[in-house]
Amino acid sequence: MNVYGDIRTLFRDAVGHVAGERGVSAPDADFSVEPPRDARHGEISSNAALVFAGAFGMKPRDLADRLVARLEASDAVAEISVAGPGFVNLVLEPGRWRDQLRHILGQGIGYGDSQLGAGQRVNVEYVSVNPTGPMHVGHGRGAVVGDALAALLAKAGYAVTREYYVNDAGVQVDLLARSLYHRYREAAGEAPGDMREDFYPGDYLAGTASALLARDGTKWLGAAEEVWLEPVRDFAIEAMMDLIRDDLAALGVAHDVFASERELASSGAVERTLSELEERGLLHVGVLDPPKGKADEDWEPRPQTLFRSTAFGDDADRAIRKSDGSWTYFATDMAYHRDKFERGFPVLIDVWGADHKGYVKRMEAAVEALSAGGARFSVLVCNLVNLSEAGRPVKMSKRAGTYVTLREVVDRVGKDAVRFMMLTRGNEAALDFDLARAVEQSRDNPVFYVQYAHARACSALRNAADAFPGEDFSDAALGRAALDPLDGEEELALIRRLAGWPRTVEAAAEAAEPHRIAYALSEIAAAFHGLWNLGNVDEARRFVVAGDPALSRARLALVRATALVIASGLDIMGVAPVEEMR
RNA sequence: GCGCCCGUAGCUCAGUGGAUAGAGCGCUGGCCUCCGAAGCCAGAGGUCGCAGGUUCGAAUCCUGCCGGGCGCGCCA
Repeated sequence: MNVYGDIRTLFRDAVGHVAGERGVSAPDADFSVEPPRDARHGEISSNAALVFAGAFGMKPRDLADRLVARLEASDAVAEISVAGPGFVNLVLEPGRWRDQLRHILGQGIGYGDSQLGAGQRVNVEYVSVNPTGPMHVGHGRGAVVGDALAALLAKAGYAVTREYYVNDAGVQVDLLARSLYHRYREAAGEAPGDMREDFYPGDYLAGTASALLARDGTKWLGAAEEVWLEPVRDFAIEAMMDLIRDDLAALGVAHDVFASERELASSGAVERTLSELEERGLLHVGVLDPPKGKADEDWEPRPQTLFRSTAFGDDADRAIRKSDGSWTYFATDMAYHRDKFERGFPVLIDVWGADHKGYVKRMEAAVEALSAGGARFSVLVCNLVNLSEAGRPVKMSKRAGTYVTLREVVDRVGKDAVRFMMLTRGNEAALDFDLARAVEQSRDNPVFYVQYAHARACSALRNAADAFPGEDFSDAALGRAALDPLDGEEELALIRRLAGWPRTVEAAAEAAEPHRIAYALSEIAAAFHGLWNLGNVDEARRFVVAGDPALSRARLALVRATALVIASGLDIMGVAPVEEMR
């Protein structure tokens, strides 16, 4: 039960009917059924006649006239006309819109759930931060975008798995282990001197070092690196993953699967992947061109084994083995993506930070090759987050100690504000995040503005309980209310917005753009605040009208439906709907 | 040099091929003798970077320029 979906069905039937008359089959083309920008063009407009006229050998306006002839018989349609080059514009019976409120009240938060995905399995991989330290704010954006996208796709009917790829192999974690060992010696009372330039300098390792000392005592002191490297590394990785999982928990992010690079590598998956590519002639030995546009005094041509990613649209072939014989990150990542595909995910989505943008093409090429075109793979690249405080940029420097971690920001403004702010831009756009703005209680702050609308709605319902003791204002009771009193243009405008919620969810899911949910909620909140304010000007237009329970009930049905849609959207965003502002 | 992203109101930005391009901020002017103003309403403000092309129709798709950001051998 979805107004736009129902009208679309009417159009499809009408198009099919005309096609039958003309002895042609209607092409499976997409056409619009949507609110026009300009309200003078009615409540719903369709370009169906413009889309199908060509295939039917008709003029668009003639086809539009035929569609109108079919559609005007429907009970739902109050007015219908042809306009411009062949748009069909219509106005529905107000009751058709109002009935949508009953549907919303019946569905609750589940309103807007869709079967678009038809249960197809989707793997969303996000965060995947190296286990070498706490998360920073940029990581937080990827975490929120990935988490909201996963929730959005789930609402749209996909079977979503949320996955984290743990880079627990390779030189980074060896470096982490050596950094920790340095701290460990310090903790044990030795004076190891300054840290090496490439070590991880953060203080967080001091606590981990103490924990290591508490567990193992001084047994690693004076030992050769071959002896301590592995146990210290394992300890470090575990500690860092605990740290990261804590950061994620504070943000309200939880993954279903933590995939280990080390386990993958030791399973032989990399070798299997590469030998498959070898058999298919997709590996070759070659010499890459030197990198352009940057200082390259160290560059020397070297023949190496390359993956033929240019055959799948990449700009250059890519190395798969380092000079020391170990795999490149790309090689293990190919194996990992093949593994995801083989675990039964035809749709793979990765959420990456801006610093990995240059790797998109080669990964697309790799998945294309490894799935034989069977996987739908896409990468959402999250642009930078510019932190500021009341308009002043917060300079971040690890050296100067002004580095701001994600955890600090979450503790400062709360997870809801962080999550909402992170979704106020498309993922590809750079995002300005002002710490003061995020907690400001004003129209400027979208988090507040949407939360406030929900709280106001809850407040009206509380007021109703006071004004009409003993009356039943449950969702079920409101769903049975006579809704005819909802006849103001502002009321109907809000109802139309609520009726558009399922469309919004589907469109956002198809585009993989969770930020659209934030925008939609802001618009719904604005319509609601406007309606609320009419009650300031004219008491007769308040939601709760003393002495008129029937009118109040009808209006509260709209109020409650609005709150449910906002809550439904906030649920996708992972933001709690508050019942009162404190 | 190549690749990706961005270019829309003074500022920050929405806008999956539709009709006269929107919102917030800022500016101007209005709405409560609080108990529904943490808000609302109205107004001014645009060559959608430029030039071609495709289309019945382009901010949206294609090509070429201009400007800005990010990235570019074995790092992850």
